[in-house]
Amino acid sequence: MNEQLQPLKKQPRAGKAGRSGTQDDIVYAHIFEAILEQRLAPGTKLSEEALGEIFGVSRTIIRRALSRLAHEGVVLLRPNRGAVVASPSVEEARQVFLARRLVERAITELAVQHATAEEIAELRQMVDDERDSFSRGDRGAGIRLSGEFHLKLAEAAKNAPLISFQRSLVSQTSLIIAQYESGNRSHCSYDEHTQLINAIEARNAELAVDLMMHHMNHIDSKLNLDEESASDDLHAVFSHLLQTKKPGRPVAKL
Amino acid sequence: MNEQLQPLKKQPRAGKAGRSGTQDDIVYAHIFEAILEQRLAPGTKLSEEALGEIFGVSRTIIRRALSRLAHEGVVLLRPNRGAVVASPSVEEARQVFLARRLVERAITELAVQHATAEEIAELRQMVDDERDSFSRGDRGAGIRLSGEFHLKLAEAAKNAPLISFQRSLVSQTSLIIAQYESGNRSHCSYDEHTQLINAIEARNAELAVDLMMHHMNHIDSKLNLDEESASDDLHAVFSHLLQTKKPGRPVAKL
DNA sequence: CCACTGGCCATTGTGTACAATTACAGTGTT
DNA sequence: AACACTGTAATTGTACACAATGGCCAGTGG
Repeated sequence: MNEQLQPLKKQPRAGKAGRSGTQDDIVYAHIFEAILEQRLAPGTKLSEEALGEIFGVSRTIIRRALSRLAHEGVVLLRPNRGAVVASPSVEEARQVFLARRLVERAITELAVQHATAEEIAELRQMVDDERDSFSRGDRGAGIRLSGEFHLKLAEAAKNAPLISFQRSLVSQTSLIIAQYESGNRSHCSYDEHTQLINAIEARNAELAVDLMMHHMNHIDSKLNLDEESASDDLHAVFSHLLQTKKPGRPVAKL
Repeated sequence: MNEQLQPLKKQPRAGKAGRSGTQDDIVYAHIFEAILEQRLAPGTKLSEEALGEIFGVSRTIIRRALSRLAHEGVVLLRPNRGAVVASPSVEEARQVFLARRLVERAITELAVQHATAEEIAELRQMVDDERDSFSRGDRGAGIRLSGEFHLKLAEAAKNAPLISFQRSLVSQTSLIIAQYESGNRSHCSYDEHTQLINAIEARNAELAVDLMMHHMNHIDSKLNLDEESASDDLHAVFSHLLQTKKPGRPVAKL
């Protein structure tokens, strides 16, 4: 709370100064990462002033970042009552997964048509990074990189609205995974990602879609979205109570 | 240019001041409407200060509204250079329509499963309103109401992410229609909407999807997205010149 | 002892001042 | 005459101050 993670506030426009909005992006990315890596638990209150102090920027910037995060569904903005990390209900999680199946199918078909050799190479690189993260035991980074893989795939599909939607869906999916996954298995086997890339490279649309759908099934079969997950659900429901008392260190290691 | 279109600068905080965000919504809705009804042509610069004066609010509110509009793709936010009404290229329009086909198909299937009797009644009401608008010759309102019909359908599908995506797609579609439609025909025949409602009410998924796909084909068959629409395209490309210069010599640098 | 009401405090919502960046125009040079 | 440069003006980006809302707690009455 008293420690700023990095000065970051100085050189008001140095570095890659050309683009304003850099500060926004930094704050956004840091909060986003912290949420996906579960350093910020669902339900945690995100005070504008506290965040502003941590990042060394004014509330204006924080507010914009929170607004973006709210748009993507990982943060809930309650009027006059501040922002909290979203804690998706089981029903919301189901809706997200339904939408994702839909979008991933379309993205896969389009990626088979339009993916360039460079993009395929990048995708392979991302799978490598993902594997590294999991082998290092860095589950949070693994979840994030896995999401970035799916986002990259969307970019290969060359459809701007779908990319934007996929970004939102992947964000929420990552949050759901972080919240609901039964911890003992890695959630997104890079092996399936590799097979998918191979099918895309071979321009085999049918196989690629099959693999993707299988992959989707695989992902949510690992989640406790069924009845017996009531305990997890309760935890999510009451997590705001846990936070209002003693916030632990919600932003300690940001 | 120096006229205020309407005072609207109600008493600050009186009235229904209870809900914050009301001002945002008013400003957002007004700009949105103006864009869709082509009172604000694509490429028009949206100065924060000017808008603030017109609506009687500070730049803070305007900025938020513009941010929302940008997120939905009807406004383009250029860093340090202000906001302009988006002028989608033919390629962007194609991408939007591709995404919409995808989403509308899914929405239709889900709506057949989940639409309630009340929602169906509301949909019929909306078609009536739409017909009224067109018969009154109010093309702008008609476009907007037609979009709202499709949005309502998405709500009947009971999937929050899809609703959000559909909102963005419908907004962009409306802008595209306003920009590219060959003016002589109404763009979204309410007749097709009525048939669609009937199929949904009868819980006939196959027919409903067929009708919807037909409807989509119908819509973009009316658009000049082909080669010969180059003139419209040029107009869009250079419309910012028309705005910044005097009307006398709009094509000075050509 | 419990429930309700009133005021206090913390946090968000809004307006505004200032800083920084960009665009434009005028001037000077080649 | 055309191009480049510099100074100025306008607009956006950021920070901050103040107002208002909502939650919390104490005090009071039943």
